[in-house]
Amino acid sequence: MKYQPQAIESKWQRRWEEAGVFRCPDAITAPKFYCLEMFPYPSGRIHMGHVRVYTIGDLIARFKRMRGCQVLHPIGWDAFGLPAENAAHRHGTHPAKWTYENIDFMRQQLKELGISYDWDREFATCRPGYYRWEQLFFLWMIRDGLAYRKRALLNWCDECQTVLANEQVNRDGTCFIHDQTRVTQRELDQWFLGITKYADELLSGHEELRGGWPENVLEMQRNWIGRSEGAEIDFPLVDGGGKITVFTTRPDTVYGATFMSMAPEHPLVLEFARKAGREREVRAFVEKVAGQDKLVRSSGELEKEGIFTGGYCVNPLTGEKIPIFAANFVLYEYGTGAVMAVPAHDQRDFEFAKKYDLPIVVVIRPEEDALAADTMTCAYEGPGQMVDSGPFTGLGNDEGKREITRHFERQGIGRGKVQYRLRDWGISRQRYWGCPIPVIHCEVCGVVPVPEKDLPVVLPEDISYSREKGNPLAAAEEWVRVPCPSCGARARREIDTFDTFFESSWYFLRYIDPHNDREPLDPAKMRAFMPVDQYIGGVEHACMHLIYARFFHKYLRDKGLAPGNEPFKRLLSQGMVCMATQECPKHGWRYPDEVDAEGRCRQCGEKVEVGRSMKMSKSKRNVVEPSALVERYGADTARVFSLFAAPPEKDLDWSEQGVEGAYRFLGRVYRLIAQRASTLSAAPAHPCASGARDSLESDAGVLRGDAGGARRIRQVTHRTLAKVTGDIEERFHFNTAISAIMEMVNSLYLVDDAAWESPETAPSLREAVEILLLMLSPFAPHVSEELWERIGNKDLVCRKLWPQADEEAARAEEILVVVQINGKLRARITADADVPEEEIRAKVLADPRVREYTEGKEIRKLVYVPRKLVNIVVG
RNA sequence: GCGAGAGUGGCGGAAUGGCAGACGCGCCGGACUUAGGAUCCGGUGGGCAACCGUGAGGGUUCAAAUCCCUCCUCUCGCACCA
Repeated sequence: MKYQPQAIESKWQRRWEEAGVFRCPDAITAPKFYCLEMFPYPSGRIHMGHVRVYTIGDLIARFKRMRGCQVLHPIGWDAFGLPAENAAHRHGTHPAKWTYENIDFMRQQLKELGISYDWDREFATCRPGYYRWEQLFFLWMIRDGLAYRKRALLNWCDECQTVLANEQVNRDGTCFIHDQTRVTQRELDQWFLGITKYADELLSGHEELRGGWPENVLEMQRNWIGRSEGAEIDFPLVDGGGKITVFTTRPDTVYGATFMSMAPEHPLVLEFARKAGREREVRAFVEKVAGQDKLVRSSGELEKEGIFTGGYCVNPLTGEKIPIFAANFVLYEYGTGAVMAVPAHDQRDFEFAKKYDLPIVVVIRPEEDALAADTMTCAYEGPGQMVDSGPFTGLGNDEGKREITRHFERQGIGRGKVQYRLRDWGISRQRYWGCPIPVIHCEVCGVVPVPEKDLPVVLPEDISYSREKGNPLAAAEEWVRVPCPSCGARARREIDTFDTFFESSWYFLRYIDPHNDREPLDPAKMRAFMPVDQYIGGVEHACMHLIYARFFHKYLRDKGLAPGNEPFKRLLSQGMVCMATQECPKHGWRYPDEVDAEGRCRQCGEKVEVGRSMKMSKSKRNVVEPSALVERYGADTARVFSLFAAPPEKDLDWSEQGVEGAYRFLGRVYRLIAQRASTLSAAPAHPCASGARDSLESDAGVLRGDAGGARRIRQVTHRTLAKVTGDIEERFHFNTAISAIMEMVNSLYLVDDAAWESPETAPSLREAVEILLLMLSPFAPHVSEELWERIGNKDLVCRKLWPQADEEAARAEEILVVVQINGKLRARITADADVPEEEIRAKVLADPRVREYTEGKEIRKLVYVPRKLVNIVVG
């Protein structure tokens, strides 16, 4: 009777597939439930992070199916991306071949885990059947003015020969792939999507998500979108009649603006310098800042530095001529790239002013005390009353903000403005392995969108890899050369491809209609299955992916394709999978199997140092291969361990011994039931376990008449059932659900042989075992099926309904009341469950142990928490 | 620097105002056995005890791991956001 998962697991995976149990038909016949995990990038093989997220998703999917829902649980591949090209360069394999082979391998790995996907809906985003539709969306976006071209300063990696997103640049200013290569700034024509048009809605949409999404993710998005209210103000230049516009959240402090700071990258900086004959020194400064690494430039400790550009502008309220500086802390990307400097009321400006000996003018007076410019040691950024502010003197500064803004608006030199940190989404990538951007560049007509009838623009897969760098598409002459769709002249295709976040921004919709080749999405089907009821993925996608996907969904809603305002009703962001690192003094990081049982390096015999538990990563070698794990313990063990070791939102510490424990538990379940398979088959089945709820009442009545043994068994069963149901459904605490099942198994082990055979208790035990298997099946589906069959069931356990806990059976006839004296635990009493409060009070006070503490003392207060606790306060 | 989160036995974790340490790992003991690193059963926060124990200190409460304040440590995110 040995538990041998390998044989069991492949058998049931085959059965499920044959029976098509996880296929979700288009026609909805029960409440739908859309369960989605973030789809994987096909990097080669799955890792423990995948095991964790797909196990969590599968648990929910299987549970909801048993709850009677029609569950849509799809999977696919986020298949475009740079790693495929890097692999191509390194190993000479074609990105397409590499990607498809990885997909085949990983699909197999996922199937080995027994995840209940509807594989009929699987797709890879690198297939024209998928990406042709996002090319169409893009054409719509151009027409709607949502996609536009802009010359922009972008991070450029010489090694990749491509543009990087900010998040792809390491903090030390190097490329995230080539960490030896310094990222430089380049100005290129790029496509942008106007996500900022939706900024307000992306923010207000949080109201709808509150409750279903983790608060910290909403908070991160709120910070990312970064709405701030203020004003744009024009500062006229002293020569030349031009102006510089700044954005400020403190229009109330304009009277205190004594100079101006501009981002070194700002084109006007060098222009001012040229006019003033200061070009050499200013250019040196600009280049110095450009070369400064990101870490230094973004840290709070950055030494404020700047240089006078030679230009002056006029403070529009004081009329004073103020100098214009280039300063290293001003960001070109935010606002207008220029800031009015108010040293008295902004700390950075204060530091800058002190360093370069610029005037400090106080214009806000705090409640407590007036400020004096010469004695200030730091800026005052708080609220107060306006002083030295011309006609606005005396106003509260909040009122001042409004009044001054209004004043500027009347003068036509400023306006109230809501500014977002969120920037429009640059989507152009100088990469081969991505979706071609469907436009054509004509010398006569300029940028011409590919006509819809000519879609898709298929990425040519028969390209050569002779070029080491840059985009191989540039060399695919026969593909690039096309006649201009509008004038017929010789023209060239755009060789840039989409950012791969483009694909992941709408894949959840396409799963609902994956094979549609007439239109991207059938709105009727979308209405039937959207929104995603439960989305599961890593918190690292809190900002980018989840904001882009919400944005796409809103846009597609506006196009009449997607229903509702928000695509993901509930979000679960699961924690990382961590493991202790092991470091050999000679050989550095060691994989677990490079260390022997004594903790010595297998290569040199030196004692390895066991470090803190950190996120599993190849670079630190603190990884466990899912395939090896499944081969050794089986998928059910891998699943049970990942669900048991920690609640889903917390980081999970991988532990070999913990895995052993999970394996042992399943072996224990297996032995308990397999040993008695024939006895259990012979026992009359309990209708409750078969999901026939209608007849529950009458039959349960009969069972309630059982001897005490049966009563106790049913109590354990239904109490466990209630707990497990609640833990899964309401709390998402799968670890405590498993521990409750473990406790039930422990109890069943204590049932003696006679009881298993006895006609009095056998039906209750059969019910217990059936309910146990039903509860276990979403966690460990294979062994549950196997045992379900062994005890004489013909059908599949994954198709059964989740049983309903019988409250009457679960009810305890005795209650335990804890007695505290002055808050300290002193006694416990038991009483019949329905005893009135008075009787319990009397019983407590009569208890000898209680009397010991109350004798001769005044009882000042007695707190009674019904059926739980009594606290007696004595003087 | 800003923002979010977390600190509980030897370890992972339970308990979200009401018995701190469920469950699992580890460890200890017993049974079975030729044998056990299999399996089954039992024990296991500290202290001889009174008692003491949830990062530290204060507070609210009949009652605090849980709520509030101050501080410390760690983790994650960040674009000095004007």
